[in-house]
Amino acid sequence: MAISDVTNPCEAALNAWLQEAYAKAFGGEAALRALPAKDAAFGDFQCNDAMSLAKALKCNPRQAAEALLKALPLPPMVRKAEIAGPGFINITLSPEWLAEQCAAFGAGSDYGIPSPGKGKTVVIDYSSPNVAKPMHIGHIRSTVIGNAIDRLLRALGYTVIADNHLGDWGTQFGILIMGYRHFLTDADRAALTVEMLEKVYVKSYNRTQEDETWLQACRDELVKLQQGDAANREVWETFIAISREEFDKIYRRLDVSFDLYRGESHYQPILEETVQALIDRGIATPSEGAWIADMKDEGLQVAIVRKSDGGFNYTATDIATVRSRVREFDPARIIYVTDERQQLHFKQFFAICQKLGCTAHAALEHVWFGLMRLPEATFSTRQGNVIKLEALLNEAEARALAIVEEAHPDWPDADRRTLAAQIGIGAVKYADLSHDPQGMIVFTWEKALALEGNSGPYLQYAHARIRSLLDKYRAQFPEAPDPLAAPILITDPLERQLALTMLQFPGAVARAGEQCRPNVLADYLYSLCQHYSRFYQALPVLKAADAVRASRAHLCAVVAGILRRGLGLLGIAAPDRI
RNA sequence: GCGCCUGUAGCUCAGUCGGAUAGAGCAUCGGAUUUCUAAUCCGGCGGUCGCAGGUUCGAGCCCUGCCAGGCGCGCCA
Repeated sequence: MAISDVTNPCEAALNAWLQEAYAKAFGGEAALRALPAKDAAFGDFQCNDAMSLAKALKCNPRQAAEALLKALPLPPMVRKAEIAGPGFINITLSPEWLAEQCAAFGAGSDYGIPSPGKGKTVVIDYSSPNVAKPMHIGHIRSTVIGNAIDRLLRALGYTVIADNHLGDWGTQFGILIMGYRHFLTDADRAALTVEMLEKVYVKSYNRTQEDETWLQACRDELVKLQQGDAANREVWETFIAISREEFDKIYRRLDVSFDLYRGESHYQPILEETVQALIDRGIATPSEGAWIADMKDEGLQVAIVRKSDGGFNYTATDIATVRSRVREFDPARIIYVTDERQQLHFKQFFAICQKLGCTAHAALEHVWFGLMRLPEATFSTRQGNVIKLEALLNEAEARALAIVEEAHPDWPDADRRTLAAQIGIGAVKYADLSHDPQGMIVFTWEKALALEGNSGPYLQYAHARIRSLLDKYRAQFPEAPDPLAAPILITDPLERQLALTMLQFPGAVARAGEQCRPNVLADYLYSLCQHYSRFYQALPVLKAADAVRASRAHLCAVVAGILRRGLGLLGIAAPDRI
């Protein structure tokens, strides 16, 4: 049974009732389940199980449904239960009971988010940019999706270790060191930037293609670095420091933080013994001068674990990383968030880890996402159509700022900039998080920076409107109790829909986290806002009669709380004023 | 050639375990503000769920084949 079943108090109660009815009517147990009604016209919840049940019981589906309903008297929480169509059971709740559930929900802890991860550690490996290269639009998905999963799993009770597995080791550093030494002035080196490093790398790389001596010199510098040559080591550390500074600027703007920044270099000391372990177990065998793992039995192609020149590749590094993480953290799960192109690699090295038995009880999971592309082409350095991440964020903030300045000419500039950043970044993140990760994203500025419709700012706006409304409520009715303490009255269908939607929050969080699909939560929050906006448009709060006013303020307060919490789980700010 | 993924409205996308009349946003057309923030709300238009079979009481969802596109397939990560 899925977690979402037990997170919605209404569903939990209805399931229990249906299952008791089943036991009474037919004996034994069955996993009967009430689901939110597909159409409000049917009621609040529906149960579709009579149809499949009928087959096992060898009877007519409608009769099965009738037998279920007749087995027990209608519980007080249910106002109406009727059979429709081939055997759907449509359930309408008693408004009083629903109101009680909502009141308890708002007053309860953390909006009912369950803790399936309690006592479990999960290592999540995301973002992982390469040193000496600026982050570009291709990095946004791993960073934003990975961070949302990070936040979701923490909310679900996991002890999360977010590790940024930087690309800080490999053949490119020989090329880079040569470029750094020969193409930069002292002044350049004093004011070094990642952008300069990238240019120097390209220049040096191009020269390796036509100059054999240069190529050999690059190799020599790499060997020296790997052997711990002090001078090269120092330069390499400079590259990392400069890069980290650049990355951290972006991460600050994105409100992303990591527990660890262990690059590939961190695992260098244990590569030798890792590959030796593979050889000792007979998992790795020599072939054409290299060491390979043959995985025909797993239906996979061979993977190289040590190159014929003696060097180690990323398969070896990744295996060593798993061993290291298992020893140090003993995680229940290790999650990698990377693009789809690496699926084969992960299958291979997961299989090797299994064979090696180095995973202990850790489940290795590859959460892959589709590449981002332009409507007319894929992004590629060669075509020169790559958008730098910094430029994207700047553009997002600039567009938001234009609107904020127009809306609030009287605000201090600093406040407007802060708000514009929250909105612009929120728009960019939401554009990504509202899609199923496992699909390609077609990038358009229009979509990424959308401020209307199904967008981050739509959610932020709904939240800000509620906060403003609640402030007015407190100002106008200073003697009124805390909105969360007021009894809820559910009379209008819009209130009912809103209440029913609120209760689905913990299920959405659980499903989004456990399935590593933040879009499940994004979709939920959007739907909640749609229901709220309809409610807000049609039903007055401040001008309603006392009891109704207090009740509606209560609903507003819970929605605002859910929005703030939900947006927080996606890493999106929830400003109080827009 | 083999493997993974994708194909749903003009465009971008949702679609819990297989359930009732397939939903949003954008675009477009038309409405709503003496009333709590119009970054909002309501309505119209718009569909052979790539194609063809199959399983099922019931298929966008499961199975088979085909078509189209993306990505990957031994020393880059």
